[in-house]
Amino acid sequence: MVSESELIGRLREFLRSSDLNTTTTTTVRRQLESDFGIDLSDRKAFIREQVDLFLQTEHQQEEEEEEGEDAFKSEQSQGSNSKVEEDVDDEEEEKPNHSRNGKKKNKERSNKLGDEVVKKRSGGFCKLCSLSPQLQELMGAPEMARTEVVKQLWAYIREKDLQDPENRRNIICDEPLRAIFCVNSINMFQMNKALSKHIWPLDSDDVVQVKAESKEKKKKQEREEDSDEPKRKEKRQKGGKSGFLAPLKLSDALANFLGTGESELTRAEVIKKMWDYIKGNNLQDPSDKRKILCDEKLKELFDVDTFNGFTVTKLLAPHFIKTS
DNA sequence: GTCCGGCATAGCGAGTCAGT
DNA sequence: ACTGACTCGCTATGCCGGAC
Repeated sequence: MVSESELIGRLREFLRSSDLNTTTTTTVRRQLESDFGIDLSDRKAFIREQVDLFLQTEHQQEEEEEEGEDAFKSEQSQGSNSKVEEDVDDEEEEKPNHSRNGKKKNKERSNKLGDEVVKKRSGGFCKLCSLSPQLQELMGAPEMARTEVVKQLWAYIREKDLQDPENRRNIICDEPLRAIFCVNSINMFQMNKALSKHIWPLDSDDVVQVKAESKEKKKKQEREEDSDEPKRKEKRQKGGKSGFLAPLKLSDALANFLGTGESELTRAEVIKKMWDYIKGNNLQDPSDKRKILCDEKLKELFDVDTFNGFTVTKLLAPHFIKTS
């Protein structure tokens, strides 16, 4: 049995030697599992907590170091605008604020686990992608992140003044844009959709091959689905469901809470109704949308004042009675 | 009445969460 | 493997409510 202190020690060692731009809690857990040869899937919360703690202490250390440096710099640059102030300004005015809220919103959101902050910068939208020849011509680069493409595209639109004066959400396409979107004008909201045809994954040297492979894979999947379909149909007809699709008897308290008169619902349906209720009553903490602030009805049902949105299934568990 | 800030809107893909 | 909701970045605009 591995002790917690051993786990913490190895975890910290691993984090210090890792690229935090790509490391996630799952990466950490897998590494520890491999190091100690044990299954840590039941220790996810613990690992997450320790990663948090590690990042917190690292951050504090950095701040202390910076404070030391700042004091040194301000001593050196007396009488003029110090570098320290410039740095702060730079951070606050990262760019002209065309969008009034987006940046702030994202800044607030990013104050979460360090692993989440960093991992998303390298994956998802920020993943480097290959561009179509038409898009390459406009962007002047063969590869770019989707977000960067959007940014540059808007810079181009503003530079050429291509927004429809009557409805500035519409973009009037010039020749290069027409070559990409194949229309004379396009709604800004449709632009991303149209763009996706010109942004390809970079996983392989040969994008065409990737596309062909994924097509083949999809076909295979469809074939498999087709062959399974009769079995699934039969299963559905028999009413055989499992997991989230299993119809569950609701506790009286939950049935009363939902107030629909139904005594049996699937887990997914209950969760959906629960979120509808939370949103309908504005019960999400504005500063952390995952945190739910219970009103009287919710307090009565769950017997807590607040809970994390992710734990809703856990809180609901005692209110489900399995039917045979 | 005007100004300002906050939020929603659309779309994309990958990943996370807890529990079954 | 699956559930539903959510986050991440990026953009401009419309609407709403609060402050002055």
